[in-house]
Amino acid sequence: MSLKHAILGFLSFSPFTGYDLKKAFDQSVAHFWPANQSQIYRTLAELDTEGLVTKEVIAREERLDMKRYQITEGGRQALRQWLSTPHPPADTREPFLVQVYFGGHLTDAELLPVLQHNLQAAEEQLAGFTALYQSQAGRPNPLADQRAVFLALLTLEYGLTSLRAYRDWLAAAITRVQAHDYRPLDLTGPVNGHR
Amino acid sequence: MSLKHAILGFLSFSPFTGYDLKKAFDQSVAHFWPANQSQIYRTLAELDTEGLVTKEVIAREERLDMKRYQITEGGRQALRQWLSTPHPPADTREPFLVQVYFGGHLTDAELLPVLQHNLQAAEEQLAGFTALYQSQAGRPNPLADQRAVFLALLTLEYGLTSLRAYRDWLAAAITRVQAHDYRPLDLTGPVNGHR
DNA sequence: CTGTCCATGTAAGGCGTTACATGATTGT
DNA sequence: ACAATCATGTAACGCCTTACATGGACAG
Repeated sequence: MSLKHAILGFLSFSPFTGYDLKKAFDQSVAHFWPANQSQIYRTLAELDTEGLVTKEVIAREERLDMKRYQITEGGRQALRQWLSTPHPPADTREPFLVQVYFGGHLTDAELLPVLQHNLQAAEEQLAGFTALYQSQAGRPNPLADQRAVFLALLTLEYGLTSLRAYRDWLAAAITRVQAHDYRPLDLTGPVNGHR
Repeated sequence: MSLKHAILGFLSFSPFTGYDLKKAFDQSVAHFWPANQSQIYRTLAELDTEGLVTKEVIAREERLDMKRYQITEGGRQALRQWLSTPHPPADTREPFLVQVYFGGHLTDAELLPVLQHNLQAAEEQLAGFTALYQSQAGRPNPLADQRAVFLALLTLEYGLTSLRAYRDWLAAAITRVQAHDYRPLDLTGPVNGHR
């Protein structure tokens, strides 16, 4: 279960409240592991009963107690263990591709808006990722562990390259649909960068 | 709910039993919308109560009845309606990227095997996709609807291009980790195909 | 005669989502 | 004065997964 280990990952940097963890997720790993609030609170409680984290209860009169979680030595071990073991990929579900697959039922006038809608969404997301990447890459911090920073940034790089591939594929698809060019690609050509 | 519409999509081609639908999924849309057996049977029952499909019961003495499902006119309408409306992307969850993000906790000797494991898996999947694409593209059927065939094949093309991007990113990442080269990419360079 | 294929389902559990609820503090 | 932020949680539901169960037909 990756959510547990992602939480342990954040707690390995510093103690967090559930609320702050939610923000940390949204600002860093949400594009490959979104987590919602109620899920985080439940999972923290589980990690606590498993002894992988401890909680420090901060009483606040008239309001719910605030709880700051810390990782335990067992938690660190579980994290390292999980990090160094290969895990099967979670399978992806893309409603948009289902639409394309059965797109034969639609006319061009019905299909193209759907394709264009997705293209625009991809362009926007790509612009956001690019800006984010550049702002992150533009402030090298000599105090930080360069390698750890690099690895974290690598996941954003993945988002960028896969989004670009998606956008390019989709833009080409739109052109082909518009031109009624239904020929398959020639994979033996120069597109195939392998070997 | 895409599963319902994917099932309707298959039933729009011909009647199916639950069993045959499972095979159809595995052979075509599984890489972007996997479906398992019990899910399919349950969803067929729901579609039936909603009046989007009808079932023809084929009694087989001593065994459970066989049921062959057909799409209704209402089902066709629901399908077309769903196909022509944009849908928000289902969010992705990639345990591997969580591992990379928190990879700072691992040594090169621990991290590299994980990266290489995933690279090899990607290479294998890519080889499978490439072979599949070529076999599909290599048998043009003049009887079929060229456009519909093209659109279905387009989803496989997406799988290919995104897998290639993934593989290339991962291969480069491995090289950089091995070289201790932790510099970020320069996105203003020639890699950025946009504009 | 053992295993795989055909073909149906049920049961239980896990993970994730949405909506609701509380109540002080800070910003416009 | 009103909204957003801080900070916690609960309840209910939905979708998907895993495991189990049945039983004939057919292939090696």
